[in-house]
Amino acid sequence: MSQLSTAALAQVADYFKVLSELSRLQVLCALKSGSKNVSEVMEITGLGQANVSKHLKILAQAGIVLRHPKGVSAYYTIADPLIFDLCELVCSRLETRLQEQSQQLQQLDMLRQP
Amino acid sequence: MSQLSTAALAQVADYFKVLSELSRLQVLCALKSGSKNVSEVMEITGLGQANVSKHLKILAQAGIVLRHPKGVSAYYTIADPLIFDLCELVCSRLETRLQEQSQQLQQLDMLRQP
DNA sequence: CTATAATACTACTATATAGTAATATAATTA
DNA sequence: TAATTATATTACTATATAGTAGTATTATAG
Repeated sequence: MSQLSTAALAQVADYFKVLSELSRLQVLCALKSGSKNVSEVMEITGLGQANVSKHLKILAQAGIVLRHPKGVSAYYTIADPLIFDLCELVCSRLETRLQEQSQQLQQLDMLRQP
Repeated sequence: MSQLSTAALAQVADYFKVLSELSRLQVLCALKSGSKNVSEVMEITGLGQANVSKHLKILAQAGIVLRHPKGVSAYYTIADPLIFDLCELVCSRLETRLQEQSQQLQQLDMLRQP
């Protein structure tokens, strides 16, 4: 990573920025089980129409989802399953950290009653 | 990922948010080769002192770096090498995407002179 | 062609935060 | 103790963007 140029690093940062919003992760979760149109994503996530459209556009521009119009509606599909690997990595890391913190609290507790 | 609760998903989003800033990735790059103090990170990255301190604090709170004071200065170390794996994954994905776009442009070019 | 339904876009507000200057804090040295 | 050095904190400005209401666009049905 240290050999990455500033420009490349900026692109990596931008990619993470796309994934750094709860609503967008919820949209991605909604798409995980398969292609969905905007209305379906709205139902699943509870987000507003304009908001879902905007987030899907951002995800499409980042190459994370693909848009394929069908009739009057627009279906979106996960184009980049990598994101789920990323999320799982982060998730397991967060779990590990919580366990460590929990153990530290236990050790502090032990010290109170020697 | 679809089975993740909203709360867990929010934590994942927060983790990505920490990594979604160019300056913070630069700070992490500076630390990749080993423990550094704030002044050293300032020199390597060219960022201001208050700014570096702030970013390091954010990284420490996220459990990505560790702080260990030594005398009058504070040294920081990568605590979570996972971030470099994440960055490499994203980076290779971005490269793949650029190649695809390049190929599409070439195909368009072919069509101009049949 | 008109009406309807689904999606996209525009303009706006509210909020979060990166960067910075000034200051505070803490450790070392004279 | 006073001066110095390194880091942290505070207060502020500027900028980016999430969410939303209203509107525009596009495709289908009648």
